[in-house]
Amino acid sequence: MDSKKRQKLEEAGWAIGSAEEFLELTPEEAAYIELKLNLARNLHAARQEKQLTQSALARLIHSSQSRVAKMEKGDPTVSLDLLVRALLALGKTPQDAMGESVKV
Amino acid sequence: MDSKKRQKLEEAGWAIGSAEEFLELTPEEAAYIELKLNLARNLHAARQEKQLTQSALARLIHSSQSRVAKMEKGDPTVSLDLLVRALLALGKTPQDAMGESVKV
DNA sequence: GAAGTATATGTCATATATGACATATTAACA
DNA sequence: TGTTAATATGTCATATATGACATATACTTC
Repeated sequence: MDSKKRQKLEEAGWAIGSAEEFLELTPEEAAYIELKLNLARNLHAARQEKQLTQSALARLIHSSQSRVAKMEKGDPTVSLDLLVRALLALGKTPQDAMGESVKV
Repeated sequence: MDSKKRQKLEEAGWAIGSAEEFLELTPEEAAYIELKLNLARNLHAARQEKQLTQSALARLIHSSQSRVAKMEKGDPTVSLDLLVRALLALGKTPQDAMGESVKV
C-alpha cells in the first residue's frame, strides 16, 4: 500500500497504529474503506453545494449534527447505509455518490 | 427509515414494483430500497458467475450461509455494508457494487 | 422412495451503529 | 479582544445488524 493511501486512512481514523496492521488489509478491505471515504467527501461537497449546515442536513435525515460531522469525517462507526441515505436525501443518485473509480 | 415503514415493506414482501405510493414511501426511501434490491440481485448473479455456493461465499466473507441467503433475498435486516463487502469480495468494483441506475 | 446438496426461514446472544447530548475547536467578524 | 456560528470530538443508552445454529424446503440423482 502506498504511503499516500495510508496517510489518508490514518487521517480518517482508520489506522490503529502500526504499518503492519495496514499490510494486513486485504484489497477488498482497502476498497471498502476508500469507498466510504469517497462517500464522505461527496457528502461534504453535496451539502456545501446546497448551502446547508450540518445541523440542517441532520434535520433533513432525522439525525444529529454530531453524526453528520462523523459522516463527513469518515468515522469508522458510520455505516454505508447512513452515508447513502444522506446522499439520496441531497438528491444524489447512488452512482453520483460513487464519483471516481476506486482501485482494487 | 423508521421501523414502521420497514415493517410495512417486510410484510409486503419488499419487491413489488411501484409500491411506493401505497406504502407512503418518500422517493429517497424508495431509491434506497431499490438500491438494496439491485445489490441483492447483483450479488446473486456475481456468485453464480463464480460458481460458488452460498456456503462458499459465506466462508469467503466470514459470514454464514443463512446470512448470504438473506442478502440475496433482500432481507431488511441486511445492511448495505454487508452487501457491498460481499460484492467486493467477488471482485466487483464499488461502482458495480452500487448497482444500476436508480431513479430518484 | 431415500439420500445428498443447495437454498430458505426463524431465532437468539452478542456486536455494532445510532441519535442525543455535552463540550471542544475553529473561523469570521466586531 | 469577545461573541457568535459552524464544525469536531467524546460518551452513552438504545436500536439494529450480525454470525451461528436449527430446521425447513427444493431439487437432483440414485
